[in-house]
This record gives sequence, structure tokens and C-alpha cells, in this order.
Amino acid sequence: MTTSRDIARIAHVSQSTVSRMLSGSAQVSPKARARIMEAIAQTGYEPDVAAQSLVNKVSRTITLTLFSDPGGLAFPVIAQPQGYYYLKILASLEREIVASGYDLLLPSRPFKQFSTYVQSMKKRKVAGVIMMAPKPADERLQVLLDSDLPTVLIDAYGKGAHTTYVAADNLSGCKQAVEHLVQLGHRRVALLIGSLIDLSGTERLLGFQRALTQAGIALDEHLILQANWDIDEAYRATLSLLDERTEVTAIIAASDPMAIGALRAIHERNLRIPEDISLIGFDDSDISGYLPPPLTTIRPDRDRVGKLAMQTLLALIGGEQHVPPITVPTHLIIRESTGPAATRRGV
Amino acid sequence: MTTSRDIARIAHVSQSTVSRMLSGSAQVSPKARARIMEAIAQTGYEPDVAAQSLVNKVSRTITLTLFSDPGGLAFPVIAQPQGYYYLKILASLEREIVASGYDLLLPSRPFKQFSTYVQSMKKRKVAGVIMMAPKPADERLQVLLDSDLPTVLIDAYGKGAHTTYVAADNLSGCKQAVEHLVQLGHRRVALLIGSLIDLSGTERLLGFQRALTQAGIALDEHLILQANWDIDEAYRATLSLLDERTEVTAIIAASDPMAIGALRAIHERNLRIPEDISLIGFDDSDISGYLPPPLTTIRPDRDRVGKLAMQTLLALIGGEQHVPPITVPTHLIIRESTGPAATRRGV
DNA sequence: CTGAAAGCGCTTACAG
DNA sequence: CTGAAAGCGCTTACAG
Repeated sequence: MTTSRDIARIAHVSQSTVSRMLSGSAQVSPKARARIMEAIAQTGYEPDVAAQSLVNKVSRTITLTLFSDPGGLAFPVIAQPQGYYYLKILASLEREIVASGYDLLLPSRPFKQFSTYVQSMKKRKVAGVIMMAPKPADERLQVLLDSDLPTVLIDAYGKGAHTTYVAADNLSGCKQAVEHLVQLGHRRVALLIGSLIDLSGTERLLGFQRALTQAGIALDEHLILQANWDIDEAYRATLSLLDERTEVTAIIAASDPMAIGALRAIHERNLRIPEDISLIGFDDSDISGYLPPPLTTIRPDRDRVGKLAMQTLLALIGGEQHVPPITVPTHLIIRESTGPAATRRGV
Repeated sequence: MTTSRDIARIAHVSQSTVSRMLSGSAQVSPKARARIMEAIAQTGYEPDVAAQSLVNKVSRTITLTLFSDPGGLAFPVIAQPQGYYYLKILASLEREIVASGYDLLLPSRPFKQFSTYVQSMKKRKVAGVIMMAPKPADERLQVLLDSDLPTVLIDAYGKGAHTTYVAADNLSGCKQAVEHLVQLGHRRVALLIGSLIDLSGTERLLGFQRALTQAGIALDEHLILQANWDIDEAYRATLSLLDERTEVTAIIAASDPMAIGALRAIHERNLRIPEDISLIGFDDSDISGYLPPPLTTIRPDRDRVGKLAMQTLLALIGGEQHVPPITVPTHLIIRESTGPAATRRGV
């Protein structure tokens, strides 16, 4: 396989000159440059990334961490409906990473103490880390924040000299959902919430509370149901909600998968959407537009989240310190699962 | 950061001995071994993978290719419902890769000629390639087959000295679906098929045809609808099918997303499932059990596909040649979307 | 603007 | 069973 020494020989220059030209670290005479370009074109030379990392102490590699998996794996998390949300972010992220000439690495690592994580990443000479939705309680998060490894958190808070975050505006998103329902005349609105220990869950809850309060509607804790982001739990929770709280005319699910669980429960009770019950999801997953009926939902701009995460990481890698965090807006997508509030059912 | 030279110094041995012990390539005296272990424990030493790849000419890295994306990216493909099928395979694959001590790399690459792909992977010293569902027509496939890069194809055919494949038994899967319907008394069964240029599409079609023929039911080309694996196309195709071919009592969708499209169309025409129309999907995606009604579907054992793909790749990397391909069975999951054939609608 | 030399952290014949 | 030496393919002061 062709090496930079071969290129040097063919172009009648030294290896140093080849290296300098390729890195752009110094001026190279036009003649030398032309001969080197010629040699590269002719041989299809590509530099050896292992040798480069060895001497540069850093490689053009970004790594991804999803702390929600105990083993730190990525795909087992996103292969579940709860994780579909991240797919679109990852798609945009990968596009951006590749466009910047970086590789995306999903490293194997020992499951032991987390303190070795940062060290492992440094040994692999990763340029930066993208961390998706770690639980704030996760003590491992702090280790990373304290390190000098450039890190961007997605949908989580956490700042440091070499860390910042990009998050969707979950709070406003959930507010938009409530406001839409209030405008349609709904007063008794239930919320299916995921876990309360991660950021997006808490924020969506907060948005719900604020919008309700602003509309002058009293909060009713019985109308806030935890379903752990899970389809099945959402299904069961909705079933008992429908049976016990017949005054409810609308349900907001804090994720589209939970909306699917709610949808099935509503169908099973032979209630019509939206005539009897209005339903709103959160995520705007690709299938939400094809549910019976198509789902009104909140769409975070996931393309922007992924794109900005990488751009921000690049700034951090470039040496910028204390890069400001970014919040990305959400949009209400009105489809057919919401309508005017019905008169009380069964009354 | 600690190097093997540091370990050697601390343990009073030479760097060669440290390396030999770590690689297990030669005998090391118990005393030396104990001192080296001690030094490693005390420093938290991990070898530098860049230096190792540089001298070994190969790294412990597996790379993933999804040819369906023109740019060769992974996430943009699997972030669409058509790609959800692969997620579970990838989850199992990643688990297996990590358990084997390999890293998973999603490399950036120039979009130019594909001929450089193999060379790029070699420059990155990847140990092996997993390729998901390339179109058989893709000329780039051949380049890889001709190379000596260990390669395992998933859901595609292709064999060579250093290449083999692992595929789900699509043909039997689709046969099982038809047989189930025939037992329920259905005679007029429609098939929503994806694209005819990839393996899984063609095989599912073949299974459909064979089972129908074996049941003594004449094939009717009007009942085979192409929907390109797409929810929306499946939705539209089902709409016209329902309007034009009222004798149809059952629909098999060759993927769960297409089944979702069909489901919505059936709901829109105010037909009941399964009383008026039976519906079967293919994939057993996580949401299929929560559709209204829960979907009968074909489940390929995706866990096994991923696991066996890596094990097979490991054999190839180990130098085995002409490793035999593997076919993984599928199972019929009966839920509530199939039932006895109705009398002809509208007659 | 350019080249010779040293070195990044490993592994592997080679000689004991 | 062990160590000294050379080399993997790059980059970067250093000296011109």
C-alpha cells in the first residue's frame, strides 16, 4: 500500500514536504505541490490514520455515548420505540460528522468502573464525545464533565470548560400542546409522562403545568400518569384513566410511542378520536402521521439538534472554551387526533 | 499517559516481555507475569490502539455498510420506518462486537468512486465489514466480494473466499403467512410488496406464490402491489385495492411499516379488522403488538441474525475460508388482526 | 521553501 | 524465558 514515502519518491521531494502540503501547515512551492498532487492522483494515496493518530495524539474520530444502556451500547437503546426519537438526531449527526471528515466510533469498553471510560476514550484518541440524554443522576456524567475531553450533551444539561449542550425546547413544546387543547375548549387534560428522572420528562411536565396554570385550570395530580416512556405502560395507564376519570376529554402523551399505547386503549374502549377523546403525541415520529387517526404531535427540530451538536463540538475541539448551550425550538403539528372538547362522556 | 515502557520499568522487565504477556504470544515466567499484572493494576494501563494498528496492520475494528444510502451513511437509513427492521439486528450485532472486544466504526468516506471504498477501509485497518442488505444490482458489492477484506452480508447473497452471508428465511416466512390465512378460509389474498430489486422483497414474493400455488389458488397479478417498503405508498395502494377488488379478504404486507399504511387505509374505508379484512405484517416490530388491533406478523429471529453475523465474521477474520452461509428461521406471531374469511364484501 | 533526523507506542524476529 | 534493536507510517522541530 502506498505510503507518504512513496509519494515523496515519485514527486522527487522529501516526506516532510508531502506531509506539510497535506496538512497545510506550511508553504510549499507550486512546482513541488503540482508533482505531489500528481503522485497522489496516480497512486490513490490515502494517509494512514493509525500513524497519524500516533504522532498527533488525536484522531479524527467522534464517539457516541448513550448512558441509558448499562453497558454503554448504542443500538440496544435506539432499537426500542423509546429510542426511535434519537434516530433522526443521529442521522443528522452522522451526516455532519462525515461531512466534517470525522469517523464515528462506537467503542467497546469494559463494563467495570466508569472512571476508566474517559481514559479509554483518550487512549483511543477520540477528538470528542457526543452524549445522548444521560440521566442527571448518573455519577458517570460528572467524570466526563471534569475531564478535558470535548463533550456535547444532547437533551441534558451540563456545562464545563470543555462541555456544553444542545437541547430541544421540551418545555415550550408541551406548552404548545396544552394551549392547542385549551383553544379547542378542553379543560380536563391528562398527561402521560415518561420518567421523572430525565430532563426531557421533567421539562415536558413543567410545560404542561405552566400552560394549564396560565389558562386558569387547576392542576389535578390524578391526571398525571407515569408510563416510563413505554408503549405497554402507557396502554395500561390510559385504560384505567378512561375507566376512572370519565371527565377527561384530552390526553397528551409525552412521546409518540406512549401515544400509540394510549391510542390502542382508546380504541379498545370504543371511544372515537377526536370526537370523544383528543390525543397529542410528542416527537413527530415517521409513523405518527399514519396512525388511525393521524396523530397531532409536537415536533422538535431534530435535524437542527444533530447538526448543531456537531458544530458545537467542532468549536470545542478547536479549543474554544465555555461554548454557550443551544436550545432548539419545537413545532405543533396538527393532524386529525385533536378536535373540539366533547361534552362529558357518560353524563 | 502510561505506556508499555512505563509498565516494563515498574515491573523490572523489558517492553518485549510486557508485550508478549499481553498478547499471549509467548511464555512468560510466573514471577514476571505477577509483577507486570501488578504494575498494570496500579497504573490502569491500557495499550495504545493506534500504535498497535500501526505495527499489526490491522485494528480491532468492525465497520458497517448500508449500501441503500447513496452516501454510505448508516443512520439516515435506519432512521426511517423502512429501516427499523435493521435496528434489532444492529443491537444484537453491537452486543456481540463489543463482547468480542472490537470497536464498531462508521467511517466517513469520499462519495467519489466506490473502488476507493475497500482501500479506505484497508487504510483504516478494519478487521472486517458487515454489509446490510445491499441491492444485488449494486456494482460496488462486487468490489468488496473480490477483495480479501473479511465480509459478512446480512439479508443478501454473495459468497467468496472471504465473504459469506446470514439471511432470514424470508421465503418460508411469507409462506407461513399465506398458510395461516388459507387455514382461516381465505382465498383472495393480496400482497403488498416492497421493492423487487432486493433479496428480501423477491423472496417474500416467491414464498407468497409458492404457498398460494400449493393451496391450489390461482395467482392474480392484480393482487400483488408494489409499495417500495413505504408507509405512504402502502396506504395509497391499499386504498385503491379496497375500492377496486372487493373480493379480497386478506392482505399480507411484506413489512410492518407497510402494514401500518394498510391499516390506516382499512380504517378509513370503515372496514373492520379482522371481521372484514385480515391483515398480516412482516418484521414483528415493537409497535406491531400495539396497533389497533394488534398485528399478526412474521418474526425473523433478528437477535440470531446479528449474533451469527459477528460469529461468522470472526471465523473469516480468523482466516477460515469459504465459511458456509446461514439461514435463520422466521416465526408466525398470531395476534388479533387475522380471523376467519368473511363472506364477500358488498355481495 | 526544503530535507535529515528523531520520535510517537507498540511488536517481532534475532540472539542469547 | 528474556532483552536490545529495528521498524510500522507519519509529523515536527531543527538547520539550512
